[in-house]
Amino acid sequence: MSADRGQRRTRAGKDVRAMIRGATMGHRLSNREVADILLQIADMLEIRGEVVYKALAYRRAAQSILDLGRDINEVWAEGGLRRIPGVGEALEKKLDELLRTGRLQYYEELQEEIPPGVVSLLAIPEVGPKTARLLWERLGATSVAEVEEAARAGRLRELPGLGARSEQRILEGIRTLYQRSKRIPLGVAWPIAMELLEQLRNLPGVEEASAAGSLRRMCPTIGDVDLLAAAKDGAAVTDAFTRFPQVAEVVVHGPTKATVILENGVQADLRVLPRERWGSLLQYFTGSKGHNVALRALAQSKGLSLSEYGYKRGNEEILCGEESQVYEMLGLPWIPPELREDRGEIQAAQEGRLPQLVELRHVRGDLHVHSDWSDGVTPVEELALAAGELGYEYLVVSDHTQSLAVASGLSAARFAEQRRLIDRLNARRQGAHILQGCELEIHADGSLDFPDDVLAGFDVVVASVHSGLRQTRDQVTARIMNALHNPHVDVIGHPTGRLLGQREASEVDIEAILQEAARTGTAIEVNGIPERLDLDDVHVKRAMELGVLIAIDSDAHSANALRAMYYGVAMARRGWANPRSVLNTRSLDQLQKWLRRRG
DNA sequence: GCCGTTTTCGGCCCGACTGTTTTCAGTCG
Repeated sequence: MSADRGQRRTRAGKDVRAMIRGATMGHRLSNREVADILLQIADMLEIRGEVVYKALAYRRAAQSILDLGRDINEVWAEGGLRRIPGVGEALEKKLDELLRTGRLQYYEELQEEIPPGVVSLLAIPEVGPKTARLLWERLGATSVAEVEEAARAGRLRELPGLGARSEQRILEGIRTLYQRSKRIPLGVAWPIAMELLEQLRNLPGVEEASAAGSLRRMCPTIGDVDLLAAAKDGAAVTDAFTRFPQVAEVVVHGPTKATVILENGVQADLRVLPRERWGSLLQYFTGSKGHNVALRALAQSKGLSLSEYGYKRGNEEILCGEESQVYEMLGLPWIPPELREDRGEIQAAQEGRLPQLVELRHVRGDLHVHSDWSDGVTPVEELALAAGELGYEYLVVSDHTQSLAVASGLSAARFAEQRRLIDRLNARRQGAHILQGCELEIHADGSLDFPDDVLAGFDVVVASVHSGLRQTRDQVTARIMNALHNPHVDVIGHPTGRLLGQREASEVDIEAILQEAARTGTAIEVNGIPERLDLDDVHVKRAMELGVLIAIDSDAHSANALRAMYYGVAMARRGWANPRSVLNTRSLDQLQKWLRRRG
């Protein structure tokens, strides 16, 4: 569902030619840039009318590159391109050319044939490759603006296969394209979905209701909210759904499916089937697309056909009331939704080596929380009580250090004062045990905000970059390396500094940082703030491969925000993290032993 | 263009909804 869109089309608004020009000037292409070129090629092949499987192959390879967790330039240098899933002989040659020279002749030739402006038409909802080609060939349109103009002039309805309704839908599509709010963070979508689910469960005849799609897989961002329900009378449920008070507009409305736009601009999809098909419905619409394709190929090899309705062997139907039965039929254990990204989980399931995933209940404490001493809003005492209510054994109050003035960073003297308060509070034994930490500024020149003798006084030090995020890759990497080499630094906070939808990740050599963290034993943070989720899932997976310890933190600035731990855990799970790889699943005792060993 | 516990060639996942159609193509998920 929603997740499929993202990988289906080239990202809108990216001038890939500009990226290529940059490449010829010595710019090193990122995984994202390489993937965008492959996606662009896939679009052009489809518009050209090539067999769809060719475009599919390019998209699959693009997704693999995004999921790599490593810099593709390094993989290329090692001669490992062919080991990337979906990269065969032909794509290896093309990728080699692209990474070596910064250019790709095949791509440039395609662009001669199909102007990039035609590809940009695919961004319009309702316009696919066939329509894009039609608009281009018959109207000469090579931009969304030209299509809009033609539609307003009533010239689209004259085209074969299109009518007045299609013209109207395309105009509406252009409008939503212009105002389309970008993908929404998981932390925003989740509460919206929970509210809708509550309403669905209260409808008469609804036996089950669940989130699905990228939301159930806990993707960092969500395109639209996918919901499922089990009920005998599907039409009654979709009818009621389209009349929910939050609904601003009904886009699609049938007896088993409805799509609506909510008043907050978020799109929500609902699918309904009878209870006896719940398992297959849930499995199918949780996706991801890649996971399902692989699963169905497996089904086919066993003479079975799988859809949201269940299995078919010839004319015989096999229903799955529970999701685990869908996997059981294929001889697989149930696979947690967070793993269903076609990143090797099916093979792992076949070989009985699915990871035991970390769960929220494993978390014994939070290592990164701000109080009202710096830029938080909650007193230390209340934070400890709130942490206690969440079932935590300990809480690290880690306020900002002196040089981050915008966040009221504390001097060494102020921290000493705070230490006395913490000692007093701990003596009262109310709520979680409080440890004193700090979120230590890594300066733009790589130096740290406190000397070693001050750092030695903290129980836990989380070192983070907040300034100079736009420095070169080498500079940012060197700063974090320097922090890693300080024995007092226990955790590296939000390593890339990304803010979803607002700020790209810093240019930083994560591979080098992870390898060094594995060596020094420093933990790398998985920050749970919905806009951060940093490290991301792909790099958590790489961290697991390298044996790096992670710390899942809320980075809360209020008692309520401690709950962001939930999203951090989700990201860790998407990265295949097991409880033993997570520092804060340890008991207070074990944590303190670990801290003492580090000195 | 990829890929192999039915294959090195011939497959490649399956269905809902909509609109323009007289039986289906296109889009989306």
